[in-house]
Amino acid sequence: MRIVYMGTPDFAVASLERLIADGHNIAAVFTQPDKPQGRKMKLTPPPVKQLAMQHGIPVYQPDTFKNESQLALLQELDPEVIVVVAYGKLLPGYVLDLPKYGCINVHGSLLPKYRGAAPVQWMVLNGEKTAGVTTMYMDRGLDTGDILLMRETEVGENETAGELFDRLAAMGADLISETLARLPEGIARTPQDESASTYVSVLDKSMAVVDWTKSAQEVHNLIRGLDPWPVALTTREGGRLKLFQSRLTGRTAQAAPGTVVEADPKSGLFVTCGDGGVLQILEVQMVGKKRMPAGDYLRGHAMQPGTVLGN
RNA sequence: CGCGGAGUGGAGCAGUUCGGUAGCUCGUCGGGCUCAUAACCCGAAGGUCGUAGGUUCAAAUCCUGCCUCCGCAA
Repeated sequence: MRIVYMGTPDFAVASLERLIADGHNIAAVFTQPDKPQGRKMKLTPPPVKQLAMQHGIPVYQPDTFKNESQLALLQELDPEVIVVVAYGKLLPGYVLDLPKYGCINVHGSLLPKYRGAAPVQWMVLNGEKTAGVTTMYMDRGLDTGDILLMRETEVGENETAGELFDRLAAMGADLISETLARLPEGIARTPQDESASTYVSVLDKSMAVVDWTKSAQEVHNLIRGLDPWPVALTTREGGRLKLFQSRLTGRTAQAAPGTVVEADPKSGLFVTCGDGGVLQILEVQMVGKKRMPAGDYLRGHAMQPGTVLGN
């Protein structure tokens, strides 16, 4: 099939790879403009652009689709379908109406839940047991189009947003592959149940600070939901400490929220949460240091039980 | 030239201000004790202190270049 692909971040890479492998004719790739990134503010091309260039696919990075500025170009590319995966911009009507098979989007949630920018992270933050991906026809709204296919997966108890992200990206690739294969014969379109819809926002660094008065489960969800970005943050005697990889212990302690009940290089680092539940922290990172196992950290930075984090 | 931290035996750190041949908590190996142990006791191995050069009688420590890693900011 003759396809124009629109996508930007890592999540969109797997699907593009799959479509290329499936032998589709990728007429062009649209992606966000290069942005300064990293310590040196180097101009970095989005992941999808890098993949497209490796395969010699023409790449376009328009600042906007408003005013039908890209209409002539798209008409010339003449796609049968436009596949959109985390492109990062809303598409105007003239784009949606152009292809014969319409614009099909891969979304990282089970719609109509978790419409919006960061569905995967929010599913983890909210402690969802089930996640999934959806393909749908795009319409004028934000993730409101009719559903084509959907696939579910269980979320691991300790799975991080990053891990789920990778799995869902792969599932999304499978799903868009199947969707396109069945498109010519026709797929029933299921309207979304508006009353059940929810929206989520992009993640914000301000939500990274751990509130130890929350339950152990909630803190655990925060730590894994914010991994790999922006990463849960707490403080120890004024020093910032990033937290990775926590585990629910089932233990309880009578101590103020944030109190360390045990800190030993061998047994590990255990912190009391608001509901009295004790959460084990497996990995930490200090400012300017690499992330390291809690045991390694405690070897060089001994911590007494009773120390309160987050003060 | 965006701001800043760091590179020391296998791991995490101290020592650098006031230069004088390396230390802590662990790990590893050997031995002992114990019903047993991530416990305890005894002993051992293991480091050109990121790299190149400079100053000096003497540099992990002072000076300069380079490499690598990381935090903030985007």
